This record gives sequence, structure tokens and C-alpha cells, in this order.
Amino acid sequence: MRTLIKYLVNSNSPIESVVVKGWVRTRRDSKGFSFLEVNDGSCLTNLQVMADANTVGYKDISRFTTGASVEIYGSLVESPAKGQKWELHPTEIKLIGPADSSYPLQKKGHSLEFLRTIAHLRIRSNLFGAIFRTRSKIAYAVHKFFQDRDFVYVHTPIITASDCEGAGEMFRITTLKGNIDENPQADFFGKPTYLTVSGQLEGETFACAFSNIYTFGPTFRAENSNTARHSAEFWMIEPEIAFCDINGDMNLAEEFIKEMARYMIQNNSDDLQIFEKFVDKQVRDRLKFVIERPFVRIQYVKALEILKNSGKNFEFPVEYGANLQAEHERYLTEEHFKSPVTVYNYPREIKPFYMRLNEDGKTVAAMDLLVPGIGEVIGGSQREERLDYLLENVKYHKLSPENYWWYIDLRKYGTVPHAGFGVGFERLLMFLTGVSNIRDVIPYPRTPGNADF
RNA sequence: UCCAGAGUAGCUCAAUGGUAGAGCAGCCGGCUGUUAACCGGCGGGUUACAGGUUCGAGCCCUGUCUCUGGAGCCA
Repeated sequence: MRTLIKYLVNSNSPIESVVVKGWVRTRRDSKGFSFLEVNDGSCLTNLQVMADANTVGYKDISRFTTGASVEIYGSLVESPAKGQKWELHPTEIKLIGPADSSYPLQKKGHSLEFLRTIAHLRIRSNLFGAIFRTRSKIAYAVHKFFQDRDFVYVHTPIITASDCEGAGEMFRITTLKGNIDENPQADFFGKPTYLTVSGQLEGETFACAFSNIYTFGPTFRAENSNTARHSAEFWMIEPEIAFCDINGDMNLAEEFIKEMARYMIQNNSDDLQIFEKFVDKQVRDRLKFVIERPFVRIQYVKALEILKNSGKNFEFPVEYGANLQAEHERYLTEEHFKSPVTVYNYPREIKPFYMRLNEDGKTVAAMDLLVPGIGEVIGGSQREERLDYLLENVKYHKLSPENYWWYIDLRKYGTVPHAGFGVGFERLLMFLTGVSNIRDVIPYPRTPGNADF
């Protein structure tokens, strides 16, 4: 029976007989014996294997090169040298799949840019091993957070004919050839269809049946944005809560981000060490900061006041009706409050049609959650549950009510105050790992002009 | 999409308009406990692509592509 390396390097005692399978990271030869470093992806640490002339298969040791897959039989013993607690003394080593000298990964560090060009192999490196183990664990933590609070997980459709207004350009999907707009009725679905940009509207229908729901799945934006924070395909988490207003929404969002930071520190400390060492020395401090410091909540108009009185010379002007820029958000959280900040009640004209109009008739119950070093990590709102206000707002944003008939129906049949928010999963990972490019926290990134692998 | 920068060996980078080089990796040899092992040797290039200026271009000019940083949009 094969044992994963993470159980061996964390063992409490020697083990007489073990089988290890994995990939060679490096080999160091001396006269008559060799050290192999083997990794199977189960943890960051390599297992050191000391083979010598008594080991069956040692005559082929020169073929055990970096990148080769191996199967090793032997005993786990305490290592006499510094650097590792345990090492494997093999009775037999078997080469499963050789890797010739063209194998691109070396023992030395590579640039992230180069590693992106070999995305199918970069995952065998320490850093990307840590990143994608973290991605898996945090995905679990997301589910655990919501399931522990009785939220129902909903799989909203990937293919959609509706447009979550304001969310961005959509990818058209079609089986038609030639001019696809000539006769859309002849298309597979009998109408133009797209890849989803958000599961929110469908999520709201489920919240109006199950009370608390969340989505967690892929979304697609056809925006030609070429930045370290955007990807055409990314994963989004969208909780939706019935019988809830903007305050309950902000409570949940703040609790969520704190819990993710706490989970990272408590359950992923080995990988976090790599991020601290090679990616961002401040990442652990920033996580602690978000866990320990209370969130400050301020209204949009109050944020404008603070920015205007800051004495700072911002590149973009601070005025009512404009979105807060990255520089504004970072000033609020990093310099003024030195604390995570939630900004809420934004002007109606800069927010989408489904957000709830406040009593002042000018602002809507929208909120953005800002953290130091990153800026916005969560955006959400209380939804407009009043039928007449919603219809008016559809008109205000120049949309066609017939396209949203089922969404509007929710306000006709047992309407209820409800609210929710959206978290970009990759941006959450960037916050938790300190990795600064979204292309490095998603297995095979899709960006304008790039859909390799 | 806009602004700025970059593209030279497998990787990371040098090279005043005048003979394209180093370190690492790889390969060969040495070394009785290595840890990005160490020591000696060897091979490795259409300087992103296309054109132009020049006696002569990796270097200057034009275009294209790609990447990076920043911005907008946003998650």
C-alpha cells in the first residue's frame, strides 16, 4: 500500500516498510550513494531518499532525473543529518516514467512569467503546489462556512439568456455558422444565449424558496481588460439571504472574510510560510489584521468627506456620483482608518437596477468591503423587493421588463426583503496568499488572447 | 482599451553602432551524509517577427506579435 509523503514527513516514529510514489525533484550524487528528493504533491516537503549500491535498481540511478516518476520501497528512519527529521532508506527503487534533459523545471527558482508558459508543469513546483493546495482547502472552507450556517448550495446555470445588468460584456454561445444575428430563432436554444456573468438573479429565486442560499461556480466576462486582477473565466461565490437587509448583509460579508483569514492561518500554515517567504512578507500580518481589527462602516457620502479633507492629491477627483477609485479605497483602509472598511449607500446612478432605493431617493443600499493591500474584495447590496420601485428602476436603467419577467415575479408572489454579495474566488485567494497576479491562482488562466492548455 | 517598459543560449541576465558573453541548468568525470551540495571539463545562438537606415545593426527607425507594470471596467 502506498503512503502519501505528508504522512511520512510528519511521522511520530520510524516505519519498517513503506511504499512511496512520486516525482523526483532533484538528485545529489556522491561516490557510491545518492540522495533523491521525492515529492507527490501531498505536501510542500520533499521526502529525502538515500539510495546506495545495496539498493535494488541503483545501477540505473543516473536515469532518476528531475521530473521522473518513481516507485520506492524501503523503511522510514530518523535522518542523522540536519535539514529533515525523517528519510527513506530504500531496498528497491523503480523508475516508472523517465524525464529527459528537456524537462523545463530546474532546481533553481524560475520567474512567474516563464512558469505561466508551462502551466501544465508549474504545478510541480513548490510555490504552485502551495497555491493549488490552498485553493482546494479554501474552496472547502467556503462550503463549510455556508453549510455550517444552513445555507443551501445552488448550481445556477452556466448558459443563460438573461444578462445580470452591469456585470460586463458576455460571451455569446451558438451552434450557428456565418452571420449568427441573421436568424437567432434557428439557434440551438431558439434565442441568443451567453455564458453567465453572475448567478445572482437565479440565486435570488432560490433565496425566495430556501431562505439562505449560496452559489459557487464559474463565471465568464468578455471584457478586454488586461490586468493582474481580471480573468475572462473565474469562480464566484454569491450568497443570498431572504428576510435580510443591508446591515445583515454587511455582517455576513465581514464575518466571511474574517473566517477565511482565520481558516488560512489555522489550517494551512505550511503553505502560508512559502507565501511569506517568496511572495509577500506581509501576508500573515495582513490576515491577522483583518481577523483582529473590527471593520469600520461608513456611508459613501462620509467617505467622500474624508477623502476631500485628507489633504491628499488624488489622481482622480473626489466628487458625488463618481465611483471610488482604487487609490481612494486604499487611502481609506490603509491610511485613514488603518482597518478593514465597509463603504455603503452609493448613488443610485452608478449602481445596477436590482439594488434597493434608500429613503433619500438618491442612494441605493449597496456595499463594498475594502481590505488593506488589495482594496475591494466583496461587493453586495440589499435587493429591491418592492414591485413598483423595481419596475421604475428597470425603466430608469433603460432595460426591458419582459426580459426579467421571472425576476419581477418574485416581487409579485410573496416578496421579501433580501440581500446578498459576490466574492471573486481568485481575488479571495490573492488576498489569502499574497500572490499578486490572478493568472497564478487559477490553474489555466483565460485572458484576452490566451486560452492555452 | 489607454499610458509606460521589456523581448539576446533551456532559465536569469550582460554586451559605447564595430569578433554575441557570464552564471545557473544539461552532459561527461571526480568526491564516503548531501540539503539551490561541492570540484574539474564539454556542448549550447536565425539576438521575438517583418521591413528600413548604415561600410557595418542585438543596439537606430517603422510596423506586427508577446510579456510586464500602472490605469479604466469590475469580482
